[in-house]
Amino acid sequence: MRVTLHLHDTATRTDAPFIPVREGAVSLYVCGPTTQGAPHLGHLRTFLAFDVLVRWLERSGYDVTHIRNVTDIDDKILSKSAETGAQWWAWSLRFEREFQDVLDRIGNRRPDYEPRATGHVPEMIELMQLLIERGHAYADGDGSVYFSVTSLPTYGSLTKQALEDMQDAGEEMAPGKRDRRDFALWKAAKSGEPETASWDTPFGRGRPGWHLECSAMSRKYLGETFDIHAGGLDLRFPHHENEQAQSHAAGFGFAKRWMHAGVLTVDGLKMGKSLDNFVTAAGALADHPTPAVRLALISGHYRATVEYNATAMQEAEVVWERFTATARRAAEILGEAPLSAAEADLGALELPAEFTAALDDDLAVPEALAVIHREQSALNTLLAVGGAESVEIATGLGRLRAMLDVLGLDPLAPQWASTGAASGAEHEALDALITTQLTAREAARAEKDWARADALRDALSAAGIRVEDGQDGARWTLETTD
RNA sequence: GGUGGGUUGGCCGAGAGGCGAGGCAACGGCCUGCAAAGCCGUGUACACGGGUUCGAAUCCCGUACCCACCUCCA
Repeated sequence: MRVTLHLHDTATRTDAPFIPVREGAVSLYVCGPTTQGAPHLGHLRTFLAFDVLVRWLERSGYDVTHIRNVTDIDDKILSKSAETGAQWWAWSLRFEREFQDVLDRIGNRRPDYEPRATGHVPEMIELMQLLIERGHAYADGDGSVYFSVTSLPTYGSLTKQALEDMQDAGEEMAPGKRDRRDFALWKAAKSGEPETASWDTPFGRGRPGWHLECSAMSRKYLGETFDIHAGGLDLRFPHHENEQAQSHAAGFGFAKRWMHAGVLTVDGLKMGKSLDNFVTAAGALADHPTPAVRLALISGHYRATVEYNATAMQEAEVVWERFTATARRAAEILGEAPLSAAEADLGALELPAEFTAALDDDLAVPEALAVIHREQSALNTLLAVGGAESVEIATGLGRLRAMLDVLGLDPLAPQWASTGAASGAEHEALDALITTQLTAREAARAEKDWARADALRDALSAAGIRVEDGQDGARWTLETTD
């Protein structure tokens, strides 16, 4: 456990104290999605991991500039849209919207800006010119521009791979390439591709290569040297290696630190379309309560592999229900309508030292959760004892919520209010009906007519309403089924 | 072939030379008319074989197995 924030750097494979370029501020670039298809659990895993990072940085007092790009043009976008007869740009925007929707639903903070590749062609041309001038890139005269990997002695340093060890792709080498391992900065327009999918450049007509956009956009929005570059572990090579090569070759300081989120597996294997284990984000959210999905995907350490399966989800659902049950019971006893996160000003509440220490230690969420569970038990004990000072309860509830809020899981947040409970007028109507039943049951119990009392409880239970007898009478909750 | 990560109790999952993280499940107890919820308790785990050490899950050597990347991937 450390006193100050330490974050693992995947470039050096060490944990080091986090010292930003500009004091009090953090510049963060997260590799965003290629909008070629529906968002899946792997995307969620990665963006959730860095959402926790953003929340913790902000909670620690940093002014975070969070940029996440959208790769809105690439080979697959063109081929898939062509197959269905859609315009590539409409195809792309459709999935960009799906990503936004699903990330909003799961409680991710929105980045400060989400630049699109197609909106930054001038910046990419400028960068290519710079690389050609400096002898690190060449145009093939046919519309394509390549980066010369042998021109940069440090190429391969991010992933510690030697050029000569790199496996031969085996595919036919593009005619304009000088070295098989050179990668495209810019891809020449091909016949048959839509007019709208290419742009004029001094090197010919074409479209952005995948790697170039991130170098151009991170420079534009975060500057030539910035604090953290993040993304999924599977992007380390070739994408991040190539980005770094481009930016370093151009003379930029580029990312001071690299953070990579572990992959998501299903049945022990990385989820992917080729295997039969592909789960879309929408599918997972349809099958499980949204906060439980969020909890399941962040409960392991962000650098570890996270396994998605029925057992893991069931456990996450149980844990989430316990969080909400405790928070709601405490709020009920306090006799106030649960305050929203903003009203309660959770960000101003002090966090337990062990919790802070855990997150400061390279975002040790599993340890942070252990602290949360301890806090929850303590609060449950207070609630069970009865007659506890409401100040104590309020303090405990505040601490619990403040910690969970850092993980985006405050059980009383309006965002999660619809989970497992009706609200507003609906809730009042339901409460009136159920209260009638509970009153009848109370009468039966007073007469020790257990058969009738149990029959009433069973009837409610069959309707998905769980009845719990407490010292202050019975309370009811809806079974979480969404 | 190259580069990394991993193997912890029934399951999940932290830790990283001595002190049993935590969760889920199970079992026992308290509470309860019975339940539910909650609380308390129970489990002595670290792939295997050697070694170092007063002491090893943790360090060293070796072995086995799993996973990821080296082609598009979050």
